[in-house]
Amino acid sequence: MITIYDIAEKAGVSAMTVSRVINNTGRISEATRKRVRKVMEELHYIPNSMARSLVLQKTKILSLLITDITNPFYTTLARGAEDTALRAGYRLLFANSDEDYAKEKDYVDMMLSTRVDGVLFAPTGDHSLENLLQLRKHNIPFVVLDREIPGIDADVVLGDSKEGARKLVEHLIGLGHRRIAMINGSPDVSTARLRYTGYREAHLLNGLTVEDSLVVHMNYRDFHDESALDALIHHEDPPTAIFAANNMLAVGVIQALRKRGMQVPRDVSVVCFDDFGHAEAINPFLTAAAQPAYQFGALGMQLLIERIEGDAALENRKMILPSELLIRSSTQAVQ
Amino acid sequence: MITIYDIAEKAGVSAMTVSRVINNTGRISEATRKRVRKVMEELHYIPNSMARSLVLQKTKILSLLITDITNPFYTTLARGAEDTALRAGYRLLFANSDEDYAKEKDYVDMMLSTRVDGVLFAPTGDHSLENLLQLRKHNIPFVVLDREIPGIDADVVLGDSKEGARKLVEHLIGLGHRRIAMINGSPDVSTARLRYTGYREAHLLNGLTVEDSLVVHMNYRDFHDESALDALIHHEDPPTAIFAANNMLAVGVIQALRKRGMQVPRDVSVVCFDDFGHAEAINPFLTAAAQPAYQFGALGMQLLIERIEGDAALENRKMILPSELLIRSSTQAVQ
DNA sequence: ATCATGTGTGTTATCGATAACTCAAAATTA
DNA sequence: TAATTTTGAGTTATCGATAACACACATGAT
Repeated sequence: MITIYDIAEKAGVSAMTVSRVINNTGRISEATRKRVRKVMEELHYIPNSMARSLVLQKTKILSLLITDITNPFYTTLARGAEDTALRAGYRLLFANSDEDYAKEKDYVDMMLSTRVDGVLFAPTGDHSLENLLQLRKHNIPFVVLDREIPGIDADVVLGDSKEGARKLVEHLIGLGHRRIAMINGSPDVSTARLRYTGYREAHLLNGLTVEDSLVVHMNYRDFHDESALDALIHHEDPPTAIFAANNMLAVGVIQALRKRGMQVPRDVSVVCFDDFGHAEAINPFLTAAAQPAYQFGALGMQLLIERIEGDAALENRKMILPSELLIRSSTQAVQ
Repeated sequence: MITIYDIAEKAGVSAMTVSRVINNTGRISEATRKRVRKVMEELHYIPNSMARSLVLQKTKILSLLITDITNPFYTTLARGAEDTALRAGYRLLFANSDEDYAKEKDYVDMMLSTRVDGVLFAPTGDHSLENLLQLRKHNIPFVVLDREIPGIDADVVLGDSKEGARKLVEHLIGLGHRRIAMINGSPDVSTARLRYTGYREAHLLNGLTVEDSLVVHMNYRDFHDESALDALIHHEDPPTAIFAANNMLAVGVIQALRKRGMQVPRDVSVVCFDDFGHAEAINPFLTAAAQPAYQFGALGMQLLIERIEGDAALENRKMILPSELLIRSSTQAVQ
């Protein structure tokens, strides 16, 4: 491996001079600068960022932790974060927790051991608090994404879950639905709580009562407990519509319904949070509250970089991004 | 930041002893081992992987370079690669080239400067040769993914593009289509060439002639040149079906068709390579040759790790994974 | 002519960890 | 009991880069 010492020797200067040429610091005569540059090219020198990080005490690496890399919401978000980080001269280390606290913890350990300069952190849930405190203990700046964590003061970028949920449920109510089930994420996740609140408000504002037997909780990542669906279907007064708290749950619900011979929207209408990107573009189907995923990433990354490079004593900021109601064909009026 | 020296001092031993405890090397008495462990926990010690990498000359970081992070094929592939890498004790650095050679080059420079132990490399096209040679020059092992690069000898994991294309086109022919257009990727990409070969073979095997005015090339990432579609539509003898060389192109084509008031499959049948994951599961639409994306990543990663840890003189391996024809509703018989 | 200032470069110590070597004390063997 | 081996450490050099300081020489001011 070529080091600055190899360059230095061949150019007949000291290693420090080479370092100065690389970093454009100190005073160097034009003649030696040129000579050093030439040798660097000849030997195809690439700086060793490990060595540099060790002495500079910063890595120029940021980390993006998301909870599901196969969810288009998060990959679009990742694009936003990536574009912003690269433009600002940082490298981006992706991490994917799969909604799994243990995996999240492992990734946090990696980040600590890699000494990343900052983390854009989409937590798996409230219990992520511990991982965030771990980052804070080691003085690693972070911005929380998508889900709010009680007990932590930090910059945070959120979607308007309550409002989005309210709009979705009011759309269903407007179509004549009166019995609307909700397949929610875990109550350990702030968005799940707020989406439930929105669901509830939509009912109350329209003179309907919320029936808790129609509300089911599960992991945001997949609809694994089909017995919950059976309970809804065989309810004495079954729902005519289902509000899935995110896109992955909608996928699971619709598949499970189909397995039971029920069609959407003929037998049940379905709405959900988050869009499906390209796929919905070609064959629009799911009525959804689409969040501005790219902006989530771009804005969060911008806040993070400001936090790292700017005044550390910056006040904490809380951004709430609106979602857009996209009415498509997974909903229809009650017959 | 807590270092082994802090631990050493507090435990009343030398730094070397701490290092030995951390790595389970050398001889340490049970008593001191326990004492050191205890201090490590008290101080919340996290090893500095930069320092370690510097002396060990390896980072335990692998890199996965994909060409489009918003394409479900690649994210599913990423999951396979991630699972395999983590299980083997490596960290994974994602990189996303956006089908852009310049971005790919930037990422390769990052990998070199990060001194990753190996790269799982989905190239943007034949010109990626230069970036691969750059890796090779610096002795970084890699496995090529999805697209073959003429001029480079390496482990490679590919899909069966020719066969998949043949099956798709024969499906169309079976439905009575005789004028089948192809929206292909760039001829600079091996899969595009092979998919064209498959398209051609399907024609020849069925007594049809290939008409080159029906074949259009563009970037795999998006269907940006809509004039090409206009030329097809206004062709004196227009196609009744379109074969899009990947899922992203299918998205673009179908959207552009809709803008022009044409419906799929009523006015034109559409088939493509690669699936859309979850989205297609809820609302099956695109007839596609689905590739085993997860396996691409898992298998590629396995080859890479074998290459890194095993016998360096291993012979190069070439794996070809079959695709599965999924007949859905974007195709119908000619009226 | 003398002193201060500026310019270009080199020397040494350091970041945090580990490899290679050393060595005293304890345990074993002859 | 003396010689040898084993055990459980410590010392020093090193990975590749940069910060802080040092310093020779040229230039300009007085």
